[in-house]
Amino acid sequence: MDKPSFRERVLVAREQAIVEAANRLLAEKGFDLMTVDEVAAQVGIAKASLYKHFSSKESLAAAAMVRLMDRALAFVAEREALDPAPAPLDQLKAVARWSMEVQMAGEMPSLPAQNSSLRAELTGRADYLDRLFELSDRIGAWVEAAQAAGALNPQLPPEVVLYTVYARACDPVLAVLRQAGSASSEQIIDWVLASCFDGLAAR
Amino acid sequence: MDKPSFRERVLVAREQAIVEAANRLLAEKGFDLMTVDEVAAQVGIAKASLYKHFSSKESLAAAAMVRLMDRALAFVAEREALDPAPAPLDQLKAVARWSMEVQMAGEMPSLPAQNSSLRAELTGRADYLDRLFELSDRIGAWVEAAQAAGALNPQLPPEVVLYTVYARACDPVLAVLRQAGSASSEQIIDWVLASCFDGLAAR
DNA sequence: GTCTATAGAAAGATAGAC
DNA sequence: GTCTATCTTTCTATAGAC
Repeated sequence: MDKPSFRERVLVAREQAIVEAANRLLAEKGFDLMTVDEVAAQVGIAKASLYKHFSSKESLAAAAMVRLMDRALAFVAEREALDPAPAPLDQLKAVARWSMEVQMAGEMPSLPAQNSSLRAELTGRADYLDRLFELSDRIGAWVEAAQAAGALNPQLPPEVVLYTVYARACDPVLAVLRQAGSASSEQIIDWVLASCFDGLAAR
Repeated sequence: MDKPSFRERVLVAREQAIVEAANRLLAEKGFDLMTVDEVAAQVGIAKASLYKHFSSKESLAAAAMVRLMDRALAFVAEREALDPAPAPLDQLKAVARWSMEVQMAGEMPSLPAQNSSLRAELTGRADYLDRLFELSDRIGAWVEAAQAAGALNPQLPPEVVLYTVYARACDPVLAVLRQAGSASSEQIIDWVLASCFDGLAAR
């Protein structure tokens, strides 16, 4: 590992700025409505310069997803390092809460599941898939542990629990409640978290 | 009310065919990726002819939403007419199940919440808003009744319950589980319904 | 690598004949 | 009202100078 030169560090910093701008715009407008012009404008460079760093709009979105996975993996690692270790069910609640906080902060990129060119890019990128699989492994371990401890609804298979936790990241209820305007972001997240883990029905 | 002429009935039937095609394509690809050309092609008419019926892509999507609201109101009316009347909580479960069935059947139009021209069209159309408010009133009445009966999680305000039920219509967990391929649509819906009302945590 | 300028393609919307 | 043909705009992507 050579020490990176000044030039290289500037380059990396610029790429980070591009990805962060893309991430914000993906959260705000979604993939289809985000334009590469806007991203370049936010970074303060020309569109042609952006295309020297990322070969397509899809690869730019994929880079934003890789960054999101890295943030998620870092959060999970933090939680795994806690001593004493929290109960697995609490770990699941924590990661669900974290993803909702990211969404509420306007930092959760929203990609249409239907867009095939985007799907092709994501499923063809090992850096993204590796992170996604590792994240699923780690959260999946919490699911199994919680199930073994009898803390999870025994009706539900592990994948259902995993995907339901993932889905909090794009839960539209957050935005609707915020637009209604009668509660704080924290209160809204508490409500959605309670409905997710405790259910709508009385206990 | 004059009896509609043959010509008029043909016209109405054609508009229905257009809206149904748009509805399917909205479900399949979403608003941004659906093209007016495709809709026209599916109906078997020229794009210019479609624009004689609907003044814009947005108004076409709005017509699909009005149709969806009518279907939902019809379902709710059916459930209200049952004798003996089901428990309010079961009514809520029934409408959540219905909306998931519509999604699984590929008939749930998916509109991006972020698109402002589309939002402007929807919030400017009394025919859509009237139906949405009426639907919310009726389902809201079930929520209140269920709450009064002590059947709902007392932590949650009524709007949270209402929006959480609505959100099942676009729950991405359904599509992910179906793509995983290991369960029937009916089984998947049962799981998601259980996680929604009973929660992920054990009782 | 960054810029300006532009090519190329897609899609919403319309003109005008019938 | 329906068609073919076209306009217009928007956006992705690239060419070519520096």
